[in-house]
Amino acid sequence: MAAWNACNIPITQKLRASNKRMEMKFSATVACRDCALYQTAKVLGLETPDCSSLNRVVLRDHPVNKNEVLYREGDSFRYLYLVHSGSCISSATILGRKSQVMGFYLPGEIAGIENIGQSLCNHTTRVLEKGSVCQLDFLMLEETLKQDELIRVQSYLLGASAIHARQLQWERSLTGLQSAEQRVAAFLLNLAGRFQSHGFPADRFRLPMSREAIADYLGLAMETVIRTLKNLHNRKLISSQTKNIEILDGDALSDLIRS
Amino acid sequence: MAAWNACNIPITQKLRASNKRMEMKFSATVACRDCALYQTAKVLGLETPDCSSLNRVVLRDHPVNKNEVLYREGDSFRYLYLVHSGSCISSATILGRKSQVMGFYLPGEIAGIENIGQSLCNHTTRVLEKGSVCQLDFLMLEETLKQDELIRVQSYLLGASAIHARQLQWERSLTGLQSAEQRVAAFLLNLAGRFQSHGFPADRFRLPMSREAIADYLGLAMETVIRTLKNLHNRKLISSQTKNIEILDGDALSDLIRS
DNA sequence: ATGTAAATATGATCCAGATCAACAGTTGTC
DNA sequence: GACAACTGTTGATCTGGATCATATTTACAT
Repeated sequence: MAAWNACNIPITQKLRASNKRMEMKFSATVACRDCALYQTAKVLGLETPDCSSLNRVVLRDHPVNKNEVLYREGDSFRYLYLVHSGSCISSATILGRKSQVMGFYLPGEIAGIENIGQSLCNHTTRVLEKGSVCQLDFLMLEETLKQDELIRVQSYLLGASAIHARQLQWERSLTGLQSAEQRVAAFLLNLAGRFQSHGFPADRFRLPMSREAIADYLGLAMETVIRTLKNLHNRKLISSQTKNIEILDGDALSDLIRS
Repeated sequence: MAAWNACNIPITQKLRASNKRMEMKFSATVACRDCALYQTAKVLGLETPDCSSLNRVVLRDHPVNKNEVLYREGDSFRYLYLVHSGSCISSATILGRKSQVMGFYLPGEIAGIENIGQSLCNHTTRVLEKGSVCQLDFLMLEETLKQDELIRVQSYLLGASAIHARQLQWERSLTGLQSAEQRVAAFLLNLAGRFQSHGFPADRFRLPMSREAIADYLGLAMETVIRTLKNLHNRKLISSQTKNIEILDGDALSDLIRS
């Protein structure tokens, strides 16, 4: 199963703190063993010695560039994308308005999962930071499968879409948070948890998305996001250097949300 | 299939308009042929001549009283409830905060569907207006089914949870609506659409939930909801008499959301 | 009917956050 | 390496909606 080996490409990045330069490495590549698509493949029973089933339905480690569109609203649904490195943003035009950011896919997460059970894509998903994805041909998968495998696959997908529903429900609960500070804090903690669940440090990560995208996602103005981050930084709850975030006092952040 | 017959219990209700009394009837009972659980039963292949499979897993037309709890957060997931008449409210304690209203179930909709794919209930659902529900034993259903029926059932549930996910996604997009007016307008139009899709008039319905619940649901203060409804009423976009809503200019409401 | 509790409504005040504007810093390109 | 274009940052102003206080209406039980 060589194609599933880890391919850790650390993202090196220079940032200026006060006057002196310092180098920080925020690894943002998921080891294949930890990735959700690997779990998917395992559950689907595709982890056979010869990988023949898998070869037919998976396009592995496909490089993607910034702003590349994985799928567009209205496309017929066919592929799932395991984000191997880099990250994606998904948006939709809901309620007849301008496109709104609906969510982000971090390394280790499956883009396209929100389309399961539907014939058309209802989101547009594009690459935020260049990286690589594994593409799984969902339609061909279903055709390839033997009858007795189908039950297992569908059971699994029920679970997978439940995971997505849980995140959706979390996002839905943002509506109930009235203050900008609470929303930003919840956002950071959610990201931290997702990074952690894919094997990355929870307290130190790079924001893949722009301030504008965060603002749209949280239903705030970009300036408010910036000021809130700065405020949390000044109060030493986080350290925020443009896209680099360090969570200094996670408990305090949690308390913010609760109050 | 006698138990699936319609049982229309019109909710008669007095309301005072200006100085004179007038009687209005807002029927809020779904005809069984139109109800989602009937569709469910049909798709699940339970519509056999003798109904034996169905009898084993469905408790029909069970009366429920106001404030009765159908299921509670943390309960193990077992039943789906088709709301036959009356309505339900579901809430959850997310992000460690006080309970927040997550949604409503109108006649014809399936309470508990958000638990599909999970072992525990993550919402608490209680009856808003007394009525009756059909209770489907989800666990027993799975045990009862023959192997070859299981595929069809799971395919169906994939679709059913996708419907729920679509509503969740709609709710999630409320976060992007900045003004109270837009949120209230979106809420009313969403309700109207759901009533219509279950065979009720879209432009005239009774709000099953309190102003407080609406406010919580939309992330607004109760006073704001009241004032916004009154404002829309004054501008003749709706007619709002406590719980009785009439949509006078749906297009204008849609425009509000878009702007 | 009638009393009581709950739900709904309205008024007054105040502040968080939107908006507008100007500027700095960063990234990518030729 | 210099320019252009995007992204992020800061300041000043103003308003929508939260909050608190209080009144009125409706729902329900007796």
